[in-house]
Amino acid sequence: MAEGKNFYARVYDVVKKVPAGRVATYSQIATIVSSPRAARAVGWALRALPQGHDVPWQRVINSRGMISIQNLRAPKMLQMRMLREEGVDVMTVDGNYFVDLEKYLWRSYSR
DNA sequence: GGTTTGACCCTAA
DNA sequence: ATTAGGGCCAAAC
Repeated sequence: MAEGKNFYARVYDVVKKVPAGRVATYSQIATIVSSPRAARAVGWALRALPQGHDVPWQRVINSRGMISIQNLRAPKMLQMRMLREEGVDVMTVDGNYFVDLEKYLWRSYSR
C-alpha cells in the first residue's frame, strides 16, 4: 500500500480505509504507516489536510476514544455530529466527546 | 540545520 | 484515581 509516498499520503491512505461507522486511533494509524510512536506525526498529517480532501478524519481519535481536537476549522462538535451520522454512538461527558472503542474500533489486521 | 510546535501516548508521583 | 512531566516522530520557522 503506497509505501513510496510521503508520510502524509500514507496516513491519508490508511484513514480512507477506515469504514464508515468505525473509528481508529492515532497510534493505530501510526503503527500501520510507520512507527507505533508516531502518533503525533499522524496528528500533524491530519492537521494539514488539504482542501477538498476525501479523508474521513473524523474517524480518527485518541486511544481513550476521546476527541481532543482543538482545530478551529474542525470543531469537536462537527466531528461528533459526523460520527453520529455514520451510526457511531458518541457520548458527551463534561463538554468532551467519547466513543466506545471496544465497540467501534476498526480492526483490519488484528482480529 | 537547530529550535519549536502539534488533532498524542506512557509512566511516575 | 487524577495530575504532571517527559518522550516520540515529522514538518514548519
